[in-house]
Amino acid sequence: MTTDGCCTALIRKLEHFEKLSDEDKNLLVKSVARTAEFGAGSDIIGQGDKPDYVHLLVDGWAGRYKLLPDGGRNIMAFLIPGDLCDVNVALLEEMDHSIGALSSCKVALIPLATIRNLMDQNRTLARALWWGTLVDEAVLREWLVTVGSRPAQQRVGHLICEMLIRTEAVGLARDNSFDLPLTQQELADTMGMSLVHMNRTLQGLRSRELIITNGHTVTVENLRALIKFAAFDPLYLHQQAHKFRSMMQAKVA
Amino acid sequence: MTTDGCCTALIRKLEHFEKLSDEDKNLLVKSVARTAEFGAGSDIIGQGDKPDYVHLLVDGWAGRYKLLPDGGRNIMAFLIPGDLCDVNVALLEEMDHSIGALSSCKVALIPLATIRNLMDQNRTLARALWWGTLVDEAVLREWLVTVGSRPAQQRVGHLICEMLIRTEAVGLARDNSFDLPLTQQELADTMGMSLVHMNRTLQGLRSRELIITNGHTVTVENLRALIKFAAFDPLYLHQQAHKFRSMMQAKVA
DNA sequence: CGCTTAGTTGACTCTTCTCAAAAGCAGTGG
DNA sequence: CCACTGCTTTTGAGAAGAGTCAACTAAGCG
Repeated sequence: MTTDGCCTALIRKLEHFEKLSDEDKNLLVKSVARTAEFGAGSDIIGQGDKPDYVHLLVDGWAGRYKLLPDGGRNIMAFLIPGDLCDVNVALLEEMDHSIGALSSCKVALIPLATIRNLMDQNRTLARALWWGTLVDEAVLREWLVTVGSRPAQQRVGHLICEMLIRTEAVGLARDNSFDLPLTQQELADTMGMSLVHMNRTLQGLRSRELIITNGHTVTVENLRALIKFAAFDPLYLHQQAHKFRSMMQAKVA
Repeated sequence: MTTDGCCTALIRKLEHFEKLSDEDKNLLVKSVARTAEFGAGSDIIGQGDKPDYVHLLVDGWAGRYKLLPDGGRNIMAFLIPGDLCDVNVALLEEMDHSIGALSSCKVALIPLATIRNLMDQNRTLARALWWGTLVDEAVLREWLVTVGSRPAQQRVGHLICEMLIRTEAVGLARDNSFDLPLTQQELADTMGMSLVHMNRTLQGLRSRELIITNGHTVTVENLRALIKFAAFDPLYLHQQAHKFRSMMQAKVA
């Protein structure tokens, strides 16, 4: 069937928090009713929607965003495979923002009733899923600090550190290298800066030899240098980042 | 006993989401083990702490913050009476940020075990408390947009709209007027701008006659004008803002 | 090969920061 | 009652960061 493998990334992510039994995993896998595809640029969920399904991103990148009165848009979060788009609609009546596909995306649909049952009846899964939303919130806080208080190059450097760890946590990074399927305009909308300034900021990071870009692949040859430059502390990613803790220790020493 | 009335603001806030039975309310009230006082500037919870209690703010203002490598600090959220400081420690092992008293504060302490029992055994309260954290997350997203994409005066105007509604929702505002017990430095740390610029931004809002300040009391005589100026949409505050929805409708018409 | 989208560059403007100092406003002790 | 101290608010002026506009290049695609 077509829903096979939909949950591998999610399970992989959740197991950074706590071990799931085979039964737990099966419950997750079986909760997927069907999958859907979204082209780059299309909306997966729109502001004001009251979806009947919880959307689990299986493939591609998506973003939470709001449109601004002046016509611009602000991207508030990146969603990568394994991320749930809208567990919050289980409680909040209405989406207060939109979720758009940044690349072409494959999404697994879990009926709202199923997710509610799951969370009522399986303590472990309920805890794991809430853990996921709390981590999302921690990421949001860090982004707020980043956008509010870091200079442009460190801001972008910080983002790249984060996305390297997050892609790594779901098996999408290799050799300090990952696919970043975004335009510079989208990056600019994310970091709250203009396209031109984002372009020059990236050039700055390249000329400092902190990142290498090749098409939409980003490579960080010297992660330690980038971490230091961006003052990156992976604590806020909680258990997702344990592989990097040791590196941080070493750095301080 | 001294814990009387600790939960009035919290209950008032939660009832914007759903009606609580007398039994629910009693459970909440009885969950408070004791209260504590914190002087302005002191830490209620520090980064890295693993508190045994969930802290409920009863009186005063507090803020979530992180210290920056350059010595500055960034405030990521305001907490007012009725707000829970750290439901997240019920799941996350460790605080990834600190919570500091911005004015002198009174805090109710709820043992972690009690809150966990409550949430396991009382569906209504569990839903209501999670609703609270989801609203916190929505506020965080809006702040990210504000800091990233709005010009300074609109940024501060937006914040004042929000805090007027939030204080109103727990009975701390009267006649479009509320107490904002913060220094300009703290506001600057919140909005990601310098003290000097915050000072001039406030002067701008005053000269546009959008706000009136008297000591630490802020009055918004023409709320509709401020809402329009700051492009404020209370949707993200969810049910807390229903009193203001009608005004918005009127404005658009 | 022309069309469209994404990335790059230069020149100029405006916002915001920094440094530095003055002014207002408690509380404290003489 | 007044000088003194510490903290907050306010001003001024120059420097740096970031935005805008407009053009040009590069890359993918029918």
